[in-house]
Amino acid sequence: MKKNNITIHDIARMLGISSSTVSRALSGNPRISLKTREAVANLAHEKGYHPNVMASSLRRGKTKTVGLIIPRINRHFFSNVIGGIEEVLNLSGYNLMICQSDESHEKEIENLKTLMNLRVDGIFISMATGSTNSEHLKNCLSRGVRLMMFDRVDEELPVDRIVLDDFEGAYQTVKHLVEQGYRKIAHFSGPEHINVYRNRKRGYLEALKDSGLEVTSGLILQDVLDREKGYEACLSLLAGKDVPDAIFSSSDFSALGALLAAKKKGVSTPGDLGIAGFANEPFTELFDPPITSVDQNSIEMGKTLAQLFLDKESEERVGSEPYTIVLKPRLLIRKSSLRKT
Amino acid sequence: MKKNNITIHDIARMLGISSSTVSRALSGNPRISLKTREAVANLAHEKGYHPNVMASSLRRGKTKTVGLIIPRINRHFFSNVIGGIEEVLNLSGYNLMICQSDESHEKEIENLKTLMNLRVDGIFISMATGSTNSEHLKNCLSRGVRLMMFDRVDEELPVDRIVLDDFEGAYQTVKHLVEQGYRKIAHFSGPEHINVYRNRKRGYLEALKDSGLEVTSGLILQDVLDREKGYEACLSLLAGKDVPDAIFSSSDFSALGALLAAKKKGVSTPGDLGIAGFANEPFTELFDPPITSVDQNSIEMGKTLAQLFLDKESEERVGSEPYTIVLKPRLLIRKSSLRKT
DNA sequence: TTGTAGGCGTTATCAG
DNA sequence: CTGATAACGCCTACAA
Repeated sequence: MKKNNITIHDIARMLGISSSTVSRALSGNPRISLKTREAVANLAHEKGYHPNVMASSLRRGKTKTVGLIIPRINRHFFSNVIGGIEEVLNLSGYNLMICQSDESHEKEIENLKTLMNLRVDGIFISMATGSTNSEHLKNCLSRGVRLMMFDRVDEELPVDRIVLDDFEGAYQTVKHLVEQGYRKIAHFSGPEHINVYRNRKRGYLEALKDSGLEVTSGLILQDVLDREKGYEACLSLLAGKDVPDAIFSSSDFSALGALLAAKKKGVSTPGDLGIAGFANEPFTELFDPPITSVDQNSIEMGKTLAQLFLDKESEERVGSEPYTIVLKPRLLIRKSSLRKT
Repeated sequence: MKKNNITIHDIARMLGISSSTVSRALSGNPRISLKTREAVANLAHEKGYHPNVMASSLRRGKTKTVGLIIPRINRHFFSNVIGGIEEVLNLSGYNLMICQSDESHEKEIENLKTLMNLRVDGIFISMATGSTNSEHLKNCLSRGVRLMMFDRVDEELPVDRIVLDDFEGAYQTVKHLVEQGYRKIAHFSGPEHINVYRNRKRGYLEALKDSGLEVTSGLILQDVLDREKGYEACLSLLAGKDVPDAIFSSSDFSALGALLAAKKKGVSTPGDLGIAGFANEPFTELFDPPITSVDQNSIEMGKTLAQLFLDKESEERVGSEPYTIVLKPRLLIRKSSLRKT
């Protein structure tokens, strides 16, 4: 940005009025005569006036910007959340500053610092897998930052939370597998310290229990979240002594890996091995067979997050109780888990 | 963000020195005694001092922020570009403000306005399909904004540009199809006003010509960029009078649609219908058969963009000639186009 | 090596 | 209805 940026003082000078009048006119203050307001608006438009957001933020102590920290933007879930947030936020003139933690604790701390320096009005975060503690978040809170968490949250922190009912999503999925006649259902899980994986596993266990099925520890595999791991895990399951007849994965990526591994081994899906994933990544419905998955209501999550932020922001309800909003998942049954017809 | 933000004045008062000394100490100015510098650094750390970026930007006329306007963040290509940009930019302490135009001209204008108000130091943009003219960009330029374009660029504007050699990518792909024995090659294209689609089509035409093949206008379909359109287009081609034996698509999504349509119709790929796409979306290598595609060197593009920006920024080479950097594509030959063995 | 003073562009307060 | 003035937090001549 070069120099010649026009300011309210320039406009004031040209119009022979004071800069405070210009400022008021620009903000639509009704105490300024219509004539003046129009004159200012016209000249501002003509000269291409762009208000200096920094000056205004500095003066008002509000940036009208919200920071977002997520592991990765190229996950279907997160890019949808972003869409939802922006849809609501932009209507109120807020901007969104997106930061990727890349699943790293250090980057997450870095992002947090950046956003604090920027003096954003609020920070939305979904934690990195690398973050096994929340010291950095507590730090923020003690500074009075308006922090809100979603999806991967710390369930202890006194902050607003928007989460999916992961337990329910998992429970329904496993129940569905059981209904389809699967009896030895394996589970791919993620790090124990992350609520979503913990809850999905709980749902899995509960569904097995309610179905009168035994839990086989060898069928529960930790940290199987990407395609490669899913592929390997499936191969080893198929070669092991406890061969499952279905897999419920906490991740669509590892579910896909499993599907590919099964195909490779000539194990048919859904006939010999039922498969279900989680997150409703776009590719799940395109494969042959299409993969059963759980939709996370991502756009809605983004909207809810932003709306709650705006509500609290306008109400000045500073010390109000933190909310926890739980959204419902939606099981999408596709061919990969349909054995009966 | 509540209030109690500590400032350099607070630190100055506590230490019994002046705020300018604190400012200098914080910026590592060697003219401040080591003792003072350490004292300041310690207290700042202890009290959790966070510099107010807006105040400093306002004062210096630099925000250390770059704006990015892209059609969609959830495209493999764009999220990789973002990764590349951030990798380079963050090292130099710059932030990236990401805006999605959603392929809409109006949103693009809106984004531009936002970024100008924010006084970002530079704007990187890849144009929306909805933008059929560049008036808004000229506007920016006349204001002295450092604008840089990539991928979908306006080839007339006097700005730095990083592009892929789309012509070459298309040419190689079609040549490859010809080598595989395909003779009636159809093409899915995008809007004519977008350079990348224009150039890909040129590459397609040139390759046909150089191979002594005729151009059949009925085999060139416009605006076939998403899965649905690709599906429909393929069906109509297969049902038409000029049935192609291969399709070169400007988009992986429509290539996928074509593959699914062919499968549906019992037309085998690559046997009866060779298929190649463009962009190397992750799903292309996962399908059965894996889809031949062209890698766009996206991370490199992001890095190059950011590096060029930084270079020019540091050299203060304000009026220097605009660069156009052309990156090489990489043809990834997969089963969908391999007929010979 | 450190302090003083002024200003970046806005807005809020207080006067008129 | 409008103007003067101060302040937001920081940086940087210029002085000492």
